[in-house]
Amino acid sequence: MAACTAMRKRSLALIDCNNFYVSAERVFRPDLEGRPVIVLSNNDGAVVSRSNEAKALGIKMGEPFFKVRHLVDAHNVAVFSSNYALYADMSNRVMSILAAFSPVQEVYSVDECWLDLTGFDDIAQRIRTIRMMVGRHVGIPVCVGCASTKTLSKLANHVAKRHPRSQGVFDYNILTEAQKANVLAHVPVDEVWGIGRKLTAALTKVSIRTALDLRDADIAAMRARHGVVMEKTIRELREESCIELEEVSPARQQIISSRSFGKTVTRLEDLEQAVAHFLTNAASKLRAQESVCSLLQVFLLTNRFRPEMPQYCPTVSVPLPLPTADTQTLLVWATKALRQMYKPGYEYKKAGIILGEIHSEHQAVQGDLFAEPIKPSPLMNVIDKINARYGRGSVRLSQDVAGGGAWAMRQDKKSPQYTTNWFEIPECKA
DNA sequence: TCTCCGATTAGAC
DNA sequence: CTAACGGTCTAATCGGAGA
Repeated sequence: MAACTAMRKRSLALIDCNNFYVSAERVFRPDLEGRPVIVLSNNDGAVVSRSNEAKALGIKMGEPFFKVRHLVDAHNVAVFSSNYALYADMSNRVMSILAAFSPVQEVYSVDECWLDLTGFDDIAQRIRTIRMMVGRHVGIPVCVGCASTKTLSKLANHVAKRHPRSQGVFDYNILTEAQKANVLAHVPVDEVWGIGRKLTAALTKVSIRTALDLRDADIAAMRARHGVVMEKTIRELREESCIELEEVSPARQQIISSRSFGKTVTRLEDLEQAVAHFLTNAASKLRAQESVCSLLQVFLLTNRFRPEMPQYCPTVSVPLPLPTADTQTLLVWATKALRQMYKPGYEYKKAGIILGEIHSEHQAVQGDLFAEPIKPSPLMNVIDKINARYGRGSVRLSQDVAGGGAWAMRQDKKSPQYTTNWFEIPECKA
């Protein structure tokens, strides 16, 4: 009970964009309505978003593109590379419209957010209006699920998506006990938030197949076997609130920047450029959250999908003498680490860096009460300001080569950045 | 035996 | 033509090292 605070019943609405990346592309390509559409991951490697028509063709989430190529060709599927600038901008538009419907909002991911609607007396109307307003002003279809806990509002959203009769909205709170049981009995346990592949397999073994089975399982036994997350999930299915809204996203404890290369890389020089690029991204994120880090890790990977090739996946950890967020300082260490682990003769497929032991720049160095707070470097300050004003990458360190050089990722099918770059709008091309 | 810490696992999107 | 399989993030848990 300590973990869970009993509260008066709340109304939490989970708003989730339907097939978000595909829907964002369709906003600018209305001709694709009704046609199967998919969006690919970095390097055009795997399918990460599918229209309903594409799902109906049997194209699965996360499948490598080359494995669905035959379906794409046979059914005239429209294919896009990921266009993150576009999706981020569309996401901001959706979130700011949603913010008008409640003073309490948690933006959970690029395509989902919670609104606390507790206390509003017109919930049924309100969630229909939310759906309509986002559709009208941004053109992205969303579904709304409402319930008293996060886990149940996720589930309610699933019901709203799945059942055409619901017209895209579903309020679990207004159901009778019998109706709730009926709804839960029709939701497979793997659709419950927090239940992934491994837990589904374990639960199936003990005949827990639906959300209702899970809700009514023995808490003590389930906690003993599967841990506290499982306990919270079960309690949340019972309408005991265990997972609170987080209106302000906590500072990252770790910042990773890494990427698979478009083609394998062997030269140290190219790896150095890639690492400089990753470090630039990561350090600017670190400064944006007003933090410094005391640990830097650099890693290299060969292609694990080619076991017949020689494999080499080294990592070097560098504990930093002073916490910092300065790109140049970090780059000196990263380059040193890279040279230390680099071996010629391997086909490297991926590299990356991790910034760890992150703390606020406003706090003195741990263990040294008299240390000065870490001042952000004036040069970094200027670079961040210019890049904020004129766009990411406007000013770069010389090591961070424009366009990505030898290791650039494949993105053959990217749509224009309609909303953030005039020069990519077809009518504005020179 | 206990505690700490890094590595691994599982999940989300 | 071939070969082709994503990127971050957190929390919990595991297992070895050292006290």
